[in-house]
Amino acid sequence: MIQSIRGTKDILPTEINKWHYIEDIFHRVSNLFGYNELRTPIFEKTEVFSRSIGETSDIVNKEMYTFTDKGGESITLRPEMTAALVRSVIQHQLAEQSSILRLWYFGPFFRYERPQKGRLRQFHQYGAECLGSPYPEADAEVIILADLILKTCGIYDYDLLINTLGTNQTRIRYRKALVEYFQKFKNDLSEDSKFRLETNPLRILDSKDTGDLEIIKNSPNILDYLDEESLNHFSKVQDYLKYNNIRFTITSQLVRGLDYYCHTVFEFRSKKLGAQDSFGGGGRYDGLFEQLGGKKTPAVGFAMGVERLILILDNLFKQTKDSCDYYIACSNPEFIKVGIGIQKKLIENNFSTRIDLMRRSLKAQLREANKYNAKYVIIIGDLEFKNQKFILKDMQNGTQKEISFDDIEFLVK
RNA sequence: GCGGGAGUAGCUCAGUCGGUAGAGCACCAGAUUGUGGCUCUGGGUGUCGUGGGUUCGAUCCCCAUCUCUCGCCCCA
Repeated sequence: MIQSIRGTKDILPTEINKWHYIEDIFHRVSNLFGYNELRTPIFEKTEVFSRSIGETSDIVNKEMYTFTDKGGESITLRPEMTAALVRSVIQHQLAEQSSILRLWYFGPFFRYERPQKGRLRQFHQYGAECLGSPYPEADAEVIILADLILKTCGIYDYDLLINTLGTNQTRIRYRKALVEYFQKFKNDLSEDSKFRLETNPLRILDSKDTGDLEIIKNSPNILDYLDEESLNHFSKVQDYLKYNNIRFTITSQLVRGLDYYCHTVFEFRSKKLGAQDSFGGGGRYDGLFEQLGGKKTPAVGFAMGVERLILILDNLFKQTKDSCDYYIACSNPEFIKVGIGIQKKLIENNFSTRIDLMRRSLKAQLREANKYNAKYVIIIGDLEFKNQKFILKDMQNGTQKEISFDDIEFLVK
């Protein structure tokens, strides 16, 4: 048997209603906030991601689906959206048309990882990006949007963690202090963290290694290194969130894996997910446009993992029952022609219908009508057919009456 | 990429100390000489994940592999 690729999933008819449900919310709520949808190709030149996400990140190092196409170009299936979105905005000069550009997106992404619950090789993200504003209002707006999306979906049981990475100067000073501190414990750090010490010391804070955690406990706190600008920005964001009754926890170890973040970073977590407890996150990335060859454009945004979202709200979905307005049953295959005609007429008038395609007994057809929760069954039987009539049976109360073929119009009124 | 668990019917699972399998639900047919739901009766629909090995014989034991799953890692 040929199987789907490891870490990829078919979305079957039985679960598609969940996707429709939440895609509709993405669409609606984003639009209410004035965000417009942007769709980009699922592959890009590799440099779009290697130049933005960070050479030291695992995503770029070992998780990208990268290949050389027949023209000799290095191509990568997008592992995230922000870089691709920024590329598109620069290319089409979208940011030139107005001071603020609000965009949202939804689509598949690809990372070569070891699959697990809530972690796939092809997965879907929804996200929104607010481009053009350096002010904390924009940070707050995207968080409020993300929060409202979740609540509209019916998700209330989650934690919002926020932190700030501050300005460039802040990060440089903090980084220096971190390196000094961790150097003292270098021999006790995990292998991964020793490596991070050389490449990206901030990310040591993300470690879950119990030994590392002990050391991290007493490490310098970024909140003590914030300059005035960083401090103001962060406290304003908090103000706005509090004013909107959005609960959050300041987590100074929250760093996030991508290199382009500055100032506000945040993450949504749920206890229902196990090891992959984060189902959304984002932050400010004022430097990314320049990194990708564009004009300096302050920006902030977030992304959510849709499969993880569905895992969280899975128990909110009841099994949706099949239903239809009319089921058309024929006692004899000869009458199917007439049945199909009636069906077409009904469908043209927006009635949902089903008709037997297995030439089964009348009893079996009625059984099926019941399975589909048909409101009415149109029965074309031998007796009636002779008189150019059919039976209209009400499945709720079991009553039925004869209707002449000429009076089909009666049904659609 | 590393470590642990699992894979038997459409679904959830039982089972064979090695002799090619069963339950419930679902599905199909009949009881009902044209008409559903409830009830009753009958029907197993399966390459026991895949490939190899041991054996007279493997779904069971051994090896490999694939997929899922839990954790590491990473992140959404």
